[in-house]
Amino acid sequence: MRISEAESIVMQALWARAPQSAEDIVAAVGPAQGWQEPTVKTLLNRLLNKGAIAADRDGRRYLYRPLLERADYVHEESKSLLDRLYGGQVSALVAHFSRSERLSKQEIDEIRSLIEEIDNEP
Amino acid sequence: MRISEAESIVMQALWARAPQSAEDIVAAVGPAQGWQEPTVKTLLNRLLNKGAIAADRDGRRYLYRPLLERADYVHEESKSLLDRLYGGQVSALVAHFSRSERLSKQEIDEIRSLIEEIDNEP
DNA sequence: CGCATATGTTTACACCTGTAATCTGAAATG
DNA sequence: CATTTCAGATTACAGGTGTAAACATATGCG
Repeated sequence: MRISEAESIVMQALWARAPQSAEDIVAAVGPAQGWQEPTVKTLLNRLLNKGAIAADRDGRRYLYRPLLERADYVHEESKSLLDRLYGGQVSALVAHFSRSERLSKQEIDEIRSLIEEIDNEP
Repeated sequence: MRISEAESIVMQALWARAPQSAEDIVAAVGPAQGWQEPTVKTLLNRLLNKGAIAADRDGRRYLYRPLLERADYVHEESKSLLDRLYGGQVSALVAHFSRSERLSKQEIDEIRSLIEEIDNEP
């Protein structure tokens, strides 16, 4: 099941910390997004229906926690973009950014050590 | 102006070859997507309204060509994903893929030479 | 125990998107 | 010149999305 842009903002909040009450989540994302409380409630409900999160009763309210894992979501999104725009090649994306945006020294070093690291694996 | 998924398929066809008539484009993307001719026509019109493509009269028909550049589109999409999911760090994306999917020897080599290359720039 | 209040649920609604049929107008053809 | 034909424009329509109000319900307080 696909997660929309707005829904993913709520997921981010839950991935950052869980479980959280609706109130917590409203406080976490509402101001930054300019969302009213009912908006966040709707998103929580849609995520519940999609099975992306779960709700556990806690007294008068619910505590929400993610069921969909962040790594899985990130992977799906990234893979889809990579396939659509870069022929599935990570290197093509790196090539794009190495040209269009100057990568910082740190970024370069990090990528280099990542490459060395995996290159030394069996 | 945002370009939808379906619209971007049409753009891909135009980026691959331009200008093309509506008929050409239908032939290029229709079968693969399972789209009827009117569907592609609608997408062309929406892209025209969005200013993403232009149409030049050619006898009884039009020849379409992209106005939005592929590199710009690719950059927007990639940047948005990188910002949303990787804190804007290309290295974080590389890290993700180096773990979740085994990168091919070729990919690794390519990334390495890209890194060496830009590291030798001023 | 009745009422106010806080939570969650249902309903709303406009806009976008995917998908396509129908309409219109101009060009080709007889 | 009347008619057919074909390309493009207009209209359609269901489902998803962003955004939110209204409603229902349980719970704590007086």
